[in-house]
Amino acid sequence: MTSDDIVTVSATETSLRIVEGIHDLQGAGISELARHLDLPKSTVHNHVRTLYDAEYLVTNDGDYDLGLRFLEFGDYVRKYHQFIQIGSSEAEKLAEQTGERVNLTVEEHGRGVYVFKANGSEAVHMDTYAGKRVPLHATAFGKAILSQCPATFVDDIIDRHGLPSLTSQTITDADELHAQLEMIDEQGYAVDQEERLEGVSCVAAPIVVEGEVRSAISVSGPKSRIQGDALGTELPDLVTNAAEVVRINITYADQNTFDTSW
Amino acid sequence: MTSDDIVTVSATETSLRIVEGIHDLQGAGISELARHLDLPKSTVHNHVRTLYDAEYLVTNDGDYDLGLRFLEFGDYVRKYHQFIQIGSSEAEKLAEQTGERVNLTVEEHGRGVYVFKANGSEAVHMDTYAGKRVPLHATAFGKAILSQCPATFVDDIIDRHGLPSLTSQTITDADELHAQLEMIDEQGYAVDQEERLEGVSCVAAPIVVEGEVRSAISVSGPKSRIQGDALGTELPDLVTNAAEVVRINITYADQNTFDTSW
DNA sequence: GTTGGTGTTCGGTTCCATCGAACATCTGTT
DNA sequence: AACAGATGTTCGATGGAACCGAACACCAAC
Repeated sequence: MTSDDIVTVSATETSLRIVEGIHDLQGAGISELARHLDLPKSTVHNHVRTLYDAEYLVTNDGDYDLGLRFLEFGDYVRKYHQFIQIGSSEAEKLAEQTGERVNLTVEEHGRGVYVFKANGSEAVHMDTYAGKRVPLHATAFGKAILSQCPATFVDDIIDRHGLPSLTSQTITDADELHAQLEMIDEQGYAVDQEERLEGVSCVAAPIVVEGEVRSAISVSGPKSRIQGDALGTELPDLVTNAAEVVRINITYADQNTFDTSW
Repeated sequence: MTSDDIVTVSATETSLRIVEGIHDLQGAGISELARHLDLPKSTVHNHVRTLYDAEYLVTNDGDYDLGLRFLEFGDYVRKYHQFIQIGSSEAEKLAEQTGERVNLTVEEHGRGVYVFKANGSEAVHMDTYAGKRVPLHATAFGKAILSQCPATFVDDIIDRHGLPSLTSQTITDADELHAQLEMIDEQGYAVDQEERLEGVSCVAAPIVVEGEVRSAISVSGPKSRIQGDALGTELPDLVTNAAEVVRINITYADQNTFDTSW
């Protein structure tokens, strides 16, 4: 923590903390931010001024908030992941078929990130939004992704992030995780029964394409609906089929690199 | 330029330049970035390392690129502008009716920013994308927005950004601009005939709602189709009607503040 | 082996980010 | 009106760290 950040620019780190603070507080003033981040007002003021002058922030009657530059970069990143473009329509079909919430997800920095959601008619309200990061080992989609990774890769992630327990069902043992991953790899899909959130279960299938970011598609719903017969054949089939369709579409998509123009 | 940035954090400015550089180059390595930005390699390296450690960047076989954090913030900003949510369906209707390209746009930092696009069946390829910033005085939507602003506000913008000429048709005289804005305010819509791009003309109407960001909706197409009879009644009517619908929907939308959960 | 390209590490110097305190501004309260 | 308690802003001194060049390590290609 302290030994290896010798080469980092601490002023930048503070600026990033401020941006995140504004995001967390959904807009804030200087003093409010300073309190929230435990920084001197004047320091916050300097950073905010800098970010504002660079047009990364806007003011809304006194409060600062994130500006459209982030919209620009966000859309850029979305285009970067052609997986999102291609997978979204399939995700919506799957949401319609199952009636549940469907998510597209990817791995980044050893964590699971939600990037797209589609809600079926019965979909429950969830705490997931585009950009939300969660531990890979505690979700069906995370395990689905990990099942397609070399064991060393998995171990690296465990070293970096550990296996934090989120519910009583979370896998916290490395060996058990590896064993499950092997099973998941064989059967082609992963299940999460209240391993990240009490009362919520998921089924997910990996979408692995050469040269693409590791990703997955998952169905989430109340534990009462994701169990028994549904888990026997129905849901796994639907999810793995959807993943397969996306995988093929990505593989045979136009190979031209994404472009930013419309 | 040099006199008043005493209070800015220059390290942050370089970090932002690097982020923009990566965006411009659509991913880049350290040396490439250093050349592009005319900075020492080691400086770039430190900043990139910082941004990478903070998980704002990812690596793609050697090249650095923007990460999903920007997707998260981008979606946050999109939600912040409920105008986009509400206006998009109307924009798509308008695109269908006209067959042309329709844009939703807002003012930020004295410039016009595209935030949403919808393409009709005949829509021409354009250089506009979400986040693209252009001078307000050289576009129909910009003039539509300015027509609803106090004259002092317009003058402030002229002071800050000038009236740069983009084509031979661009308005470069402040008095002429003010005169046009008055006319636009009266008739309720603005026209741009090749003032920003050769061969492209636009019609736009402002969407002004108390307490909301200044915004507009516009139709763009080849000059050959945006002229004559179309400009007489058809297009202006369609555009102003669409703007009116959006305005009403925003005004009477649920007044609850936007929330980040789904 | 050599060349030219990467990314990385390493210190010295100097600049500037930091921080507390003082100042300014505004709101609402009594 | 004067005040109290917020806010945002400015200021200046100090020490830390951002910057930069140079040296290093690495890799690929000819």
